[in-house]
Amino acid sequence: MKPETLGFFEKVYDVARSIPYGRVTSYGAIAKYLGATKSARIVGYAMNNSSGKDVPAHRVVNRKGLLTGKHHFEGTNLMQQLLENEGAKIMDNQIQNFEALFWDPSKEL
DNA sequence: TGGTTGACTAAGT
DNA sequence: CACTTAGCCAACC
Repeated sequence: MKPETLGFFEKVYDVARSIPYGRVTSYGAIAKYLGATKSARIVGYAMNNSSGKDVPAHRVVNRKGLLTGKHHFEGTNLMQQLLENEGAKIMDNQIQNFEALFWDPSKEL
């Protein structure tokens, strides 16, 4: 590997990459797993820089299951399309069966 | 060195 | 129940 940035971001990417297919998680859950529960914003900030990485950022949403970061994807509804492709039910930019698809790295990883 | 930013979250109104 | 305020912390300029 090439740990160029060796920072909080890399950790976030690593966890995000560990998200199973058809599952989603929240920024806060990732932050908590990294020991920075209150740094959920930093996780989102990291995802913003995840462009070009093989990080499934579409599987990461806010704690309400709302696709807050869909605007950062290429298409208008690309994020939603990807999630629906994995079996998620999305309505009004929000994952309906969010609780069922939720994946907590602190518990399942 | 210091101030701004942001794909968040919890609590208050 | 929907909007507002405040706290949080790492990266960037």
